[in-house]
Amino acid sequence: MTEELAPRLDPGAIEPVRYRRWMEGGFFHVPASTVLEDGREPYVIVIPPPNVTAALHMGHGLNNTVQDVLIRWRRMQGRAALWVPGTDHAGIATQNVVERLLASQGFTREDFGREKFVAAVWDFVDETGDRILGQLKSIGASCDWERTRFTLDDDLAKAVREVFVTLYEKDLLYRGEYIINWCPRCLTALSNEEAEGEETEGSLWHLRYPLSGGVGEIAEAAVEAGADAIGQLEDGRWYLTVSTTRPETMLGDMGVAVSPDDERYRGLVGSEVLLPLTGRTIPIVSDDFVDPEFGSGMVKVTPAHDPNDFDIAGRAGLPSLDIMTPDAHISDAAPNMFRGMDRFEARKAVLECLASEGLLAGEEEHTHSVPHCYRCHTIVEPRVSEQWFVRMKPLAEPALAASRDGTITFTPPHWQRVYEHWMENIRDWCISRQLWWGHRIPVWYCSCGHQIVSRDDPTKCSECGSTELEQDPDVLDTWFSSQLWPFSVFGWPTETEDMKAFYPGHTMVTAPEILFFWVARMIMMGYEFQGEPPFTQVYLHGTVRDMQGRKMSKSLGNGIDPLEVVDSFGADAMRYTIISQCGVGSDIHLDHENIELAFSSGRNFANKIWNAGRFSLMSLGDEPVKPLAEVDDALELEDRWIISRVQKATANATDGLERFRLHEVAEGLYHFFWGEVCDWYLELVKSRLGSDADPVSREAARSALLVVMDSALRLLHPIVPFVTTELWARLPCPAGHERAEDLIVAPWPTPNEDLISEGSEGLMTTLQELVTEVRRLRKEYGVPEGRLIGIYVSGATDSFVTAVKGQSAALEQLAGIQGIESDVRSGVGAHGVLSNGAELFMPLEGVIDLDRERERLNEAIGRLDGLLEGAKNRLENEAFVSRAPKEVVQKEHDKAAQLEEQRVKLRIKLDGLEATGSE
RNA sequence: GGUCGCUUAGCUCAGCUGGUAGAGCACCACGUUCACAUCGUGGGGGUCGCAGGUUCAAGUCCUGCAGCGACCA
Repeated sequence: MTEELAPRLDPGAIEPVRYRRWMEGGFFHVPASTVLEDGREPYVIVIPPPNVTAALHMGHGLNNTVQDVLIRWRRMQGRAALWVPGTDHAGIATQNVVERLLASQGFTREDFGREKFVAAVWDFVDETGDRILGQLKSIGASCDWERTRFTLDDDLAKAVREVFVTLYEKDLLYRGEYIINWCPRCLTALSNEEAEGEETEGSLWHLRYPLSGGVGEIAEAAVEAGADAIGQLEDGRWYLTVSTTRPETMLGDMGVAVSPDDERYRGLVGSEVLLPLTGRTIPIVSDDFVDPEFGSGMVKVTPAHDPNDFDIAGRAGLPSLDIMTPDAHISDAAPNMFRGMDRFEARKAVLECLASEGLLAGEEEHTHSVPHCYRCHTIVEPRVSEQWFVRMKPLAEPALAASRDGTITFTPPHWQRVYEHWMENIRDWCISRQLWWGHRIPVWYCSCGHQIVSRDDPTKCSECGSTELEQDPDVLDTWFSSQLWPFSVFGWPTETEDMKAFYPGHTMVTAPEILFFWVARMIMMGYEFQGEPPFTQVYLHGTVRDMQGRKMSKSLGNGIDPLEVVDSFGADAMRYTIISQCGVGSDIHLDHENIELAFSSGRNFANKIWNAGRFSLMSLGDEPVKPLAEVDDALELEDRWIISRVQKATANATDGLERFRLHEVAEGLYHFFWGEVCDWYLELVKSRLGSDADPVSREAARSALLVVMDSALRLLHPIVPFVTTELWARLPCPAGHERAEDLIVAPWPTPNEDLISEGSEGLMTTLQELVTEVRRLRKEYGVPEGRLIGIYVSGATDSFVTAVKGQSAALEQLAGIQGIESDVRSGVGAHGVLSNGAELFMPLEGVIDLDRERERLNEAIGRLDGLLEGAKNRLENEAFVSRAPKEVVQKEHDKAAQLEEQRVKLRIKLDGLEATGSE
């Protein structure tokens, strides 16, 4: 305890050691028996599993610091606080990474074949998969590492199978041919959520399709009815106009649709159009989907390449024609001259051909949303394809109700509406992916045509007995397995003790980006398979951005490496900095060009804690410290004040944590610790802690100081765990008290109403005001820092004057005051009136500038006048007096009286000065 | 196009249920008496986007406008 502590906090020297001790102490591990046998109330968070290929970035830093703060706080509250860590196999992303690796060696996955390729991915994942979890340790994440899971673990694969088969059996999962989002680079289907729309400045082209012969009269009638999209080509043929942003798809057009309500085109329905460039003839149909107001009111129908057209074709009985290959080149289904062209080449070629035939009516700028693959950013091609889908509507019902009835809450609350809107408009989910890395779809096809959906791999066909079975080659969307994470990590579908103890969990901490991908689906699966939601609090934090507001990213090079921050300034510094900016609903801005500046508040604060702790430890020394109750009689004003403040800081911190107002917690504790404990309390008790101080007062001060530091370190621990633990471990324990093994499991403080002392707080506030006023006056008149001066305090309550006199030693240190008299004194000097009415006089002969002093007092009176006028105006306003609540009016009266008193006293002082005249 | 959010000190943002504005950083001045210069003390700096309205009272509630952003189509 007496060992020397370095005057500067050295995080590198303490953090890894502390983390190792927590691990060795088993503080992170929560066995099911803690809940089931010991009866501890659980608190469970499952980590949003980072991608196995990921390395820690600031987004993870934020996400996991938040979770750790919550977990550490609940653990200290005595809950069985379990934080389950793990990683996600991230199908497309991981496969892409490994494919790129192979490509650099000149191979494709086809060169390897499925089995060898998957083995290669496993090798890669075995090597790098846990890297990010290891990195989380360096920021202090107190996960139960014994429970680390991976979404492809055998146990979790069992859960996936169980869910797939059950959903199939309940007819909530089906296979069918529909339009899906296809990534031509990843060569797989994507869900709607995985195709990210991006505003793009493109073109809208208007194409002319000649009408078949014999419709001249109808066409003419249409033109007369106002159909300006109908016209005559130079050769006399009639044409209609359709518009498109993707002209190449016209090669797959199977019809043209108009609204059934559109009078202009009514006559044309049923007639035919000669589809240019293809020699095909396609019909004109009517469909409600078509908006007569939009464009020409005529829509080309490409069933194989557009979701709306697919639906129209279904209703109109049009066949579909897929004119593209999987890698988005024009297929053999299209005319010869376009075959093999890339879709964008084909776009140009089609336009050129149409133009040369006089069939291109024009092009206009058109900003529209173009879907991109969320993994590789290639433009997604809507394409008809046979895939597996989950029927979402029935699953969404309980998940929607849970939000509406408040079972599940969102922070910030506006996400509730976003969630509900998505749930209300939910569409079926395409879950099959044409990848090799992932959970293989548990469906087998027999040559007899039978399809087997099974929990166990079948050996023969249940229909014909054949052993010639082929498993579906596709794997499942990664999110299909991550949506089971809140229970698959506990061993479900096996009935485990863990399931009994830890499901349902409590809080989900994540980013809004994956609200639909993941959070919503976890909730649906929770209801469907457990009858209960996986958590009831959804806390969505912001995004980490640079100073220009850009999202941090590798490609922009504006990222900050959390490990670098930890190495340079410590995890505590990073954690505090992040949490103190973590306002509900707001993003976090960090300067990547000046990391030292960006994290200075955290670094400085951690160092401040360190030094306050260092001072306290030195002051407390090795002698035993008495419990507070034993020294009660000897407690001084500052002791009672700070202990009262501790109660309020405790209440505020707890309340803030409960409401996820983390930045308020961080900033509140910062203020409490730095602005009250360090700036005032430590300064005030200093004089009582020395070896020459009065022994009784010293004992009381030591007891109070210990209580303050002990509470403060506990309160600060969730945010800055390392420095607090390091200090707390050295803090003595009051005689007769039981000591927790480590701060990490020390009980979270609870406010004690009996220790709140409004009287002490009021006195202290005025004492602080006195000190500040004296300091200000000293600066104002340039009194040298070291020069001690006497002051006269009068005209206030006796208790205040007594309190001031009782603080003589502290006041000497704080404001260079030596000698406090309670006489009324005036003359050459500086004057002040405190808000409680106490008059202050500082004789400053030889230093004071009387003109300046008069000016200063005039300014002060002017300020008071302004405030008084406001107050008086309000009090003279009958409407205010009669309609405002009584307390408000009374408060205004008190304020006015107080201001008036101060003003009168200052006026008298000023008049005195006027009488003195110039020097 | 629809929905939602934001606009407060040079910068990043607090200000939750209305009672005349706060923090951190930055800036200026002074200061190394031993917890801390990653510090201390003092100081300057805002007609709370604009225009209306409700109210005794509006940064705080309502409407419109402008700018920015997010999500969904």
